[in-house]
Amino acid sequence: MTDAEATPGLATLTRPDHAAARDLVAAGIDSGALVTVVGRCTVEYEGRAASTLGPGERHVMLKPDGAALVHTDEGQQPVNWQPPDCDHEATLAEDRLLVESHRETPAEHLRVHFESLLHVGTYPLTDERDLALEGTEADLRERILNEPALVESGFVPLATERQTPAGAVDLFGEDRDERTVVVELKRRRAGPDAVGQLGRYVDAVERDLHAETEVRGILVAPSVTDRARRLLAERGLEFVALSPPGGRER
Amino acid sequence: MTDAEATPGLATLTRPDHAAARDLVAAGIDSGALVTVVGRCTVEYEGRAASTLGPGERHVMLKPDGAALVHTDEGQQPVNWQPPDCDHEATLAEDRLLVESHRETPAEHLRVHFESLLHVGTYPLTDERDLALEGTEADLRERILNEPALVESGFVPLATERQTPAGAVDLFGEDRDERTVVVELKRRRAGPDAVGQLGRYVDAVERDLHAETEVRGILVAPSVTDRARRLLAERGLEFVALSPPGGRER
DNA sequence: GTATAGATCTCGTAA
DNA sequence: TTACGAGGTCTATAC
Repeated sequence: MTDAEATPGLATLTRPDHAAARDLVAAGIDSGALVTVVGRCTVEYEGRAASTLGPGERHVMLKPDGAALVHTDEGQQPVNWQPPDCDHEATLAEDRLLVESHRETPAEHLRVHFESLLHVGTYPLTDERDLALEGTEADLRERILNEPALVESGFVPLATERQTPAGAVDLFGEDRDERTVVVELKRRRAGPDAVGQLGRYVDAVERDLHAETEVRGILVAPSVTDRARRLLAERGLEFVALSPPGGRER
Repeated sequence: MTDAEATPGLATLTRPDHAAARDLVAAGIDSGALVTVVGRCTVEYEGRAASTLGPGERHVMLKPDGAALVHTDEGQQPVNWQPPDCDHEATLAEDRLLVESHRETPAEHLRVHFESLLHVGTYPLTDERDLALEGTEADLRERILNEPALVESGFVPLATERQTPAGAVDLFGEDRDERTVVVELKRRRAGPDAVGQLGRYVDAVERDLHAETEVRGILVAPSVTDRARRLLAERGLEFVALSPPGGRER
């Protein structure tokens, strides 16, 4: 262990033997540290799907909340993983480090067999986790509530997340002629799925109110794809171009 | 550097000073290594959206393909990140390590300001990345192509990924009475979106063939939600329960 | 490059 | 627990 006194729980081993690695990984898991293992390994997964991964050098991260990540040198996404709330375990199998992570409901199991080890580390991390994010769909909704005319002159918002038999409507209101308006919000360019959502909500509200007057449906997004625009036209739905504040997306 | 001769490019520093950390991170980026920095930091992001993250201890990974990940002690997903093909940079700002990652199209910038450092590592990784995965939607499709009666007796598949004005149909064929059948596949329990997809494809095929006879639409999935089942009924669409091979999902 | 949909999606929230 | 939809989704594939 390096500098253990300066930061209790912080420990690293470079090119350790498998037994020493097993001991450190197990200690790190027990102590609630974030544990990393870098080395040549194979990976097996079985659960919602099943996979095998042949030998290669990878970076394995075990989080104290039970998440596990296997990263190769490429890609933003891990090549294999386990979600939070799994149980991690480090053992020796045929004198080699074996890292496993398991959960029930659904039953899922991840096994990482190490052939050789470049590095093992245990890092006791504390974090307040107070990410402040802007440019979301919620920000777009606030923008409209502050200035409803951005949708159209005379638009009056009456409710957000209004429940219908088809789900919650992002924004529900009336136009200047008191016609019911259902608004679906997207923080980025909208495709066919967004039109499908809006259509379901409009149908559900029409049925719910068994309205005499037509219910209008408006998709609010920075832009729409051609196919989405065609689908909107087919269903008599409308589009208003509007971006959330904060981002650079247009 | 530890054991540099045994594995060229492998280097680690525990509780380094910021200048030494900057040099090692920069060298790791230049050499095409996977670089990790663990320490107390703040994070700023601006691009498709914008975010700030106050001080906390995190694990930062810089991949040689240009991806960057900032992980806290919780969650499967990184709290901040950059996708592959970004340019990484390590500098000193007011004598503290500053790690940045940037790309154009869309313009996105990530800044990690370190207050203190627990560990820095550079790991030269090679990987063939030959993940063999089963239990996917493609496997479900193969299962049906091998035994079309799993959909229904007399079903004849004619094409996969058949193009329509509404997009590609997962599976296209005929029933025993030579009626056109459009099949939408889902590897797991299907919800309202899946019904919307199937409906769009059925509409598009009906229009495309301006068929005299009705076009049937069948959703094939392990199960459906109640709301999806209702939507299927409303649109005269059908459901067949079938799971992909390989997984444990039911 | 854009568009479309899959994913062991993950994640939060509401019923 | 399940369902539903957002996400800086990411990723692969077709256009």
